[in-house]
Amino acid sequence: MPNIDLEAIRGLPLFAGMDAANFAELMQAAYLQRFPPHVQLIAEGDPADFLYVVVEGCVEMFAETRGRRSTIELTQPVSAFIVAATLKDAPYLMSARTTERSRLLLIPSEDVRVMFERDPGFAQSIVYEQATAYRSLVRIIKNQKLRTSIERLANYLLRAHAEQGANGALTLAIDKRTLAALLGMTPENLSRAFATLKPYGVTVDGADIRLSKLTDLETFAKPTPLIDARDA
Amino acid sequence: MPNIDLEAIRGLPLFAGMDAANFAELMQAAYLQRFPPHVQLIAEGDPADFLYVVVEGCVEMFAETRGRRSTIELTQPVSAFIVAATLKDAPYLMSARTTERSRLLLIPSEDVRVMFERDPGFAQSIVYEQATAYRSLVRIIKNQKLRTSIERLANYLLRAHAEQGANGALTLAIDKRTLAALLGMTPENLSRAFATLKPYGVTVDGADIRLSKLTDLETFAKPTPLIDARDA
DNA sequence: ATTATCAATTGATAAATGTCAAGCAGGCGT
DNA sequence: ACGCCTGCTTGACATTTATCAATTGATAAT
Repeated sequence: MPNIDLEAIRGLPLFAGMDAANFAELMQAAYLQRFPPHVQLIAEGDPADFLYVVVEGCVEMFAETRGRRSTIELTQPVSAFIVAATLKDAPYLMSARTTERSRLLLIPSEDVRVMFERDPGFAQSIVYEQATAYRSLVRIIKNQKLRTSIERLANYLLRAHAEQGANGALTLAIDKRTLAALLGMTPENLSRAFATLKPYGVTVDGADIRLSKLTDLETFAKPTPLIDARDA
Repeated sequence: MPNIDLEAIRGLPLFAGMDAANFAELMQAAYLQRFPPHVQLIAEGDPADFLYVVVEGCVEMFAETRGRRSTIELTQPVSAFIVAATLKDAPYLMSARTTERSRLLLIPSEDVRVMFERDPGFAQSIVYEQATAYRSLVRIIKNQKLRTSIERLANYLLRAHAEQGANGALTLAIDKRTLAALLGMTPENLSRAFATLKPYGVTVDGADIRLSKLTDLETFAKPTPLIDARDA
């Protein structure tokens, strides 16, 4: 495994508190693998054989029932997913697929659990990771249940805008279909939502978005750290 | 603090792996307190001063923005809530209030964090607790996004029915207002949802519900362990 | 250059859910 | 018993969101 990736993985909060020797041992058991776009990695209900780390690319966590489909979150580098199922040795509750070409680290769940029992520092790191992940889900629920689809879009745009330098423009990192799924609406509705935001200075040109009336948009979106911030 | 309660708390997964002396010390710092119904315990945004354990009664976790209000989950005995905020020393993301007369254990967050650093067994127990809590939220999201309100009600009834002995009848433990909030709909809609389920053998008399066509209801509700089961 | 393909948009319509207002019934105190 | 609150229900209507169908526009393949 290239050293530069090892460094990035080592830098994850999840592994921060881990003993160096244990970390090396855990990485011995792991695979770094490339995947093309739109490959399903895991299916809900499957036993949790691996813990995954997104090193590069993007992974969509989603769920399905009765033909309906819902995106729950996107996992971007560098972070782990399905930690909970791995630790509990329980079936995955979500499916996962790549949205683009991605490189993933696969660590056998068994090794993670062994190390978790052996290394108290690792256990502590996992606690922080899990606490962060939990809070992120709370935010997702609040975003979904307390806001209309248009408000969700507006707040998403403001967040992306801030992350990309807050210079009045932003570029969507994912295609609009995926964005619609992430925001919990249909692609048709996303188009209409963009149109609805036009009076608030939102202009769309493909993946490029301009926000020309930022204060108006903020007045409309009413972002709040209790939903839109990211935990440290 | 009465011994019987201490035993129940000690039996919580959260404290299972903890050293006995450490547990005793942590309990020294804790308060056991009674609260009347409908008392707001914490407000979202507040600093996480205490970890709470519901010993008796019921606590509703909810969130508000712009006058809208949404119940996220109900916490019933004996379990802890807002573990994540406590551990991260971060503001609560949810508000909490009692729905009935309740007895709660309050443990100062600072003591929890100190103990978490000191006692690896406690840290491990917290991991399991957090993993379970995380998976519970995933289920809540799936329930909310993949099902209509009527389906949510049908599955709720089936779950309550199973928990109460599966004898063709069940009694709602919470008033219909709270139930509506929990299922993510208005009280008016809940009434209509009950009416819609009549053809599937659901008869309502106040808080008493009879399910006379269980297989029909199951066919309609299509419960799945990936949403409706509870983690061990 | 032409066609095939697919994402994105638009329009028309339907379904799900929320809102407002009124009415009903049971429990409670007087 | 009486009135009165409170929670629940019902009806009429508005809003939000989804669905279906058709069209556009860009990109890639022939």
